[in-house]
Amino acid sequence: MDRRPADSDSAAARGWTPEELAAPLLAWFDRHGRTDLPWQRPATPYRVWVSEIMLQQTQVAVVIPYFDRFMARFPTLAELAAAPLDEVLHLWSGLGYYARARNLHRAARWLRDEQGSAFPEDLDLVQALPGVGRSTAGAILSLALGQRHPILDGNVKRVLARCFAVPGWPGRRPVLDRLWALAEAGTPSRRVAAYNQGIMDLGATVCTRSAPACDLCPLADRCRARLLGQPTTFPMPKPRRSRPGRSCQLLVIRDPGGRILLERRPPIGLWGGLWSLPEAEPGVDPDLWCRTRLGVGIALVETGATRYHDFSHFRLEIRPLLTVLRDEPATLADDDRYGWYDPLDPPRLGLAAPIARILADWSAIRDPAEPSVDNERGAHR
DNA sequence: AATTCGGGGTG
DNA sequence: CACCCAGAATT
Repeated sequence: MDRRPADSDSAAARGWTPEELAAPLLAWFDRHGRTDLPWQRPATPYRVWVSEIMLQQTQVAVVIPYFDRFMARFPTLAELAAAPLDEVLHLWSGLGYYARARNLHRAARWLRDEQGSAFPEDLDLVQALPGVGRSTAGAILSLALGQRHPILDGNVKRVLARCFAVPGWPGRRPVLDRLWALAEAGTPSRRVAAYNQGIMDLGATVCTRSAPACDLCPLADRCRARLLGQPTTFPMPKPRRSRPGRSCQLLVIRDPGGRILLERRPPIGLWGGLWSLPEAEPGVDPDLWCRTRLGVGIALVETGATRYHDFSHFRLEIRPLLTVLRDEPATLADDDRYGWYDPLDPPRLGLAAPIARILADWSAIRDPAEPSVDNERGAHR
């Protein structure tokens, strides 16, 4: 009666083998793939490297303006290596995962000192760079030099997990190993750059997390997740957990000139290497804390509106305290750790997003002795 | 093997 | 608001 051709049914039932993905993916890429991304013109190892680091856990649309500013300032590996870390972090401010910027800078200096600023072309050497794992190393060498290496970013994981109906959460080792095996088997020996870019583009534009456009997908007719009728149930999401809360007091300490005291955070950990405001544990008296830690006395002017900043694993409650120096002159010996932020001449350094917001809000008040009437400024954004 | 980074986009 | 995004380092 109304039966479809037998070979079509059996092909669908058989699904894809990994080796069969390349042909339809490459044909799709030639028509719909992205070829005008900033790091694709030209796709040198240095530029692809920087882009891949920026793109780790960060969406393409967010990265593009950061990448353009970064390349305008650091067009070559040598110029990146010669720059001070603070300036690299400055161009990274707002992008998050600041360890990426510190690793990038450290790797640039290592490449300058040990490799004459020549980017390595061996997978193991690239993967040995700080901040570069297996997927990023494969992406650099395949996209820039056409070497045959698989990649496994979030897009590729999603496409493969759906295509082959891989059960489980990719954060678990057996699941991840299976996805890597599929990625390896699917990577062709010819046109590797187009294949890797194509499977990422497919995941980004067609095989999306929610509401995938299966009717536009070149793999849809034999996609196991789709044949099961549940394309969005793959890959399995991360098991969720409740987020604990933390609290801190951030001190906005102003000198008579209206400058605000900054403190550099330790190089590792939260907001590592970025400049922040002096932080006192909740409940600690700010004046006593300053006398003990900084050797200066302060006077509280007013309490700012409580702010909240969400991280993936906890929520931070920030209580800003606007204070002024009680004594002068302020002799802060350790000027490597402390610095003054002049709102009229902002220094170029790395600031975490909530810190930048607080500085922007409180900088607007010119005279600390006469705070603005609306002391709730910036509380609602 | 499980946790830890961060800010923004999105439904 | 909750989840996710061109992952890697750390413990």
